[in-house]
Amino acid sequence: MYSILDVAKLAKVSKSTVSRVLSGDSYGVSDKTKAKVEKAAKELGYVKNSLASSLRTNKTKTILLIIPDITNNFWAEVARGAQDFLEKHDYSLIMVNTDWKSDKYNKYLELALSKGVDGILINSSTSLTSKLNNIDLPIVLLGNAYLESHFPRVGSNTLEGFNEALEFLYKNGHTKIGVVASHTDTVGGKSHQNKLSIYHTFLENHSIRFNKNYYFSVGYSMEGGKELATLISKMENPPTAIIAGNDLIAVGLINECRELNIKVPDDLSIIGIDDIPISSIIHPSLTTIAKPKRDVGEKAAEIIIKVIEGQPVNKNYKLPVNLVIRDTVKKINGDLK
Amino acid sequence: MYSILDVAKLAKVSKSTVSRVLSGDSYGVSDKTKAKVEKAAKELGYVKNSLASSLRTNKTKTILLIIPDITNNFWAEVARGAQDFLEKHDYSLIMVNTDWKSDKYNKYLELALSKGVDGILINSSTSLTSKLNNIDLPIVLLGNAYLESHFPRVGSNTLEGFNEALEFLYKNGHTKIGVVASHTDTVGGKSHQNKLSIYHTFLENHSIRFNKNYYFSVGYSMEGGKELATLISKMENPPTAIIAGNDLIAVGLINECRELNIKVPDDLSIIGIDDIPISSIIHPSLTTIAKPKRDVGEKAAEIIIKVIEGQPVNKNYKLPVNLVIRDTVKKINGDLK
DNA sequence: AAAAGTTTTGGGAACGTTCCCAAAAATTAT
DNA sequence: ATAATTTTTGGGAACGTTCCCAAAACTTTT
Repeated sequence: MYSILDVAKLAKVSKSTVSRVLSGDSYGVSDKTKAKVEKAAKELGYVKNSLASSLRTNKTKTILLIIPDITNNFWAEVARGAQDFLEKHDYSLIMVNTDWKSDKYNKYLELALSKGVDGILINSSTSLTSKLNNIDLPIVLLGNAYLESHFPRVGSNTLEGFNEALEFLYKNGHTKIGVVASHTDTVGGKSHQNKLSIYHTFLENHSIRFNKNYYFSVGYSMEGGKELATLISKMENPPTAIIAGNDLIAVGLINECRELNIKVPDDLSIIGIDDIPISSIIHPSLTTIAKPKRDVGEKAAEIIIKVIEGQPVNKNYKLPVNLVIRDTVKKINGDLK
Repeated sequence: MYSILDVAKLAKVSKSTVSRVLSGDSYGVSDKTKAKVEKAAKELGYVKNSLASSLRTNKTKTILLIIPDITNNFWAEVARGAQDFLEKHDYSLIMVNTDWKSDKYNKYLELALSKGVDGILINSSTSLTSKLNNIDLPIVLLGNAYLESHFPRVGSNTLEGFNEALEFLYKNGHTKIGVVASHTDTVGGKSHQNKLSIYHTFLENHSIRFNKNYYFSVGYSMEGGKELATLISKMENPPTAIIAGNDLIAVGLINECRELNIKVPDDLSIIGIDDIPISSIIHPSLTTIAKPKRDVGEKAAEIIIKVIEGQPVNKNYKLPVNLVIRDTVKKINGDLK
């Protein structure tokens, strides 16, 4: 591996000049010597030692991505989006997984300090904010969260999508619409309430009477979907449509409906939230509120670079979701009350 | 951020002593001073500057992971396995995606040099070996490959699984067994042949006559599976079981069978290869040869650390696959003709 | 109690950059 | 032609470690 001094010797200039040319703007270097240096560098196949550079400049052009689990497609998409953007701006990405275990955060935060990363992209978790405050580094939070913090955050506008889904069902004749908002929804604080308040506003707008049985609380998993199917199968006045808490619930619901002989979408229309890969493949394929996962990653990367460069950024970015219409919603002749 | 000198001053020792204590073995440091140093470091909240350390030692404790796409669950699992292992040994992982584009490799290989990573984990691609030879860094290849190279490789023993699947079908009464080995299979060289030779050996062992119509060649995608279903539906003497080239084909096949009114597994038993997340969720859930994706990542990480440390390693690691029995294979009374 | 040996400690150099400042060279003004 | 100005170049210091070597502080031996 050649150093800047080798290049300097070959080009017959000083290391300072080589540095000026090779580290970017080459301000104050004549075109002639610039060409000489570039030729010499190329001839030797010089590649810069980022470590030395970083040590001097205090910039590593590296971002630490802290996510729960890269194996979860949601986070993989976010990571991919972030990496694509960062790469374009010559940043690298170090990835770690927490499995939601809070003790891991300390470790990774120290890693960030030790490696001297220029910024941290991290999923927003309730237990975290206090720790983050002690870190003197640019930080951008990933995903929606319901707690306040002074860090910029990039998430998606799920509530808008939720409303869109309600309206879509209404347009298709549904008035008996069930919604899922589980206990886990309340953990963060406000999401649950907001979802319900949107639901109530929707009902009022369309003069539909609230039926408390149409509000379901199940776990955010396929198991929860299965439970949901059982619940619905036992109702004497079941909803004709349901907006699941996420796609996992929806998929579990679809599968269990087959067992319970509930026809989807003939007996029950279903809308999910997320748009995970399975949703387009399962039969019938799932109509769902697609979260802009990759965009979230990209935007977060964009924001953190801005923060690093000292540019002003907003505190909250809510990226638009997108209702993907597939096969789990049926147009019916709604018996309008 | 405090440096080693701040710690030294507080502990009233020299920086050398601090370095000795804080960089590991603290050989030749008395217990008393060691305690002093550790106390001082803790008091200041000292965290080591890895950049400076790496510059001096020429070790970064960082591995570069080059994969096609983290969004593909297979690679996400591999990445996760690698990261988990590396983390335990205090290595970090930088991740990049190539999308199979060969021009990206040059870029990433230079990145590796510039950042001074200690090793590279990279998916084995045909076009790549020549480039890799120019790199003076520990390299471990990920996944099966059909070309020779002097780098250690970690893959899975798919052929053994293929054979196991054949025997499993036979045990369940199947003798009319279709297999998929597409054109893409031949690209690398030998896999295709081996798959077929195993198939032939199997047939001979059980005195089953070879039917060339039971050998299918379709694309390795859901589209390919759809095509396969159409092909089979038109046969006058169709197979009773089929081993798809991978799970994607199998899933496409399952879905299209529904359309074509072929009952799975009653009319057609199906076995996939890979065990992707969808396979356990689709209905009927797919019996498949599960690849040890995470193990591959872990093993590769283990191997590269060994290489870095100068320990001897084998050239080829083939991790065992595992036949996951789910719902797409039916026991029949085979007409043992 | 001095010599020899061993353990523990400290100071300087080095890793490869970038940055600062001054010197040299080239250009323009007088 | 010389002075003043601007452009271009070079040398040294610094970033925070680790490593080498020598000095200092202890132990043991005679």
